Amino acid sequence: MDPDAEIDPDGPVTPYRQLAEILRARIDRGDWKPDRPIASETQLVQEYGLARTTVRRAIKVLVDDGVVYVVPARGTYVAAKK
Amino acid sequence: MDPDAEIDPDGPVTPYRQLAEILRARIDRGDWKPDRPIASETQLVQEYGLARTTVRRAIKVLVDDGVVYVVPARGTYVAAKK
DNA sequence: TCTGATTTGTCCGTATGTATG
DNA sequence: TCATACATACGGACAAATCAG
Repeated sequence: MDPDAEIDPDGPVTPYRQLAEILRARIDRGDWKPDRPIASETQLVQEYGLARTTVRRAIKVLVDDGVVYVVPARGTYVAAKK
Repeated sequence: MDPDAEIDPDGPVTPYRQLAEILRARIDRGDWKPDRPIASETQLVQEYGLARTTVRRAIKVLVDDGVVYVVPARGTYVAAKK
């Protein structure tokens, strides 16, 4: 997946799934390092033009995959490779 | 088939078949592009004055023909030509 | 202790297609 | 054919948690 791809709101793939793959690609590329925070939900909202609920859904996909972990009121962190 | 035809409820051809052909003609004409959504079921209900079930039947005809595909909670999309 | 800013958490309304009687 | 729930997706608004000063 292209880490620089943009969201297609009207495409058949739901926006939160598109974003999840973009974020995954950006982590793979090294935009954010292990145990360092990725962009905040608000920043992602502005950057991708999505609602926060949608951003949160995308993050949940990565949490479920063990790619990132969330610390309440702190941020979302890249999981350390194992 | 005329993409601007109207539904004849009393004709020999059942309404859902009429609608299926109208929609097919509209897609051929380019009203909706590949991997873009066509009108929602609700919109089609209002536009053609048909029951929801009838609209869904028409769509099923096109799905079976591979003309469109349905994404739950997203919409009905024009299939990309192959 | 208090205040403001930042971040994530929760809830509700709207729209879409799905399933059933 | 119609009516009524149901599941999923998106967006907005408000609440709770954390930290800096």
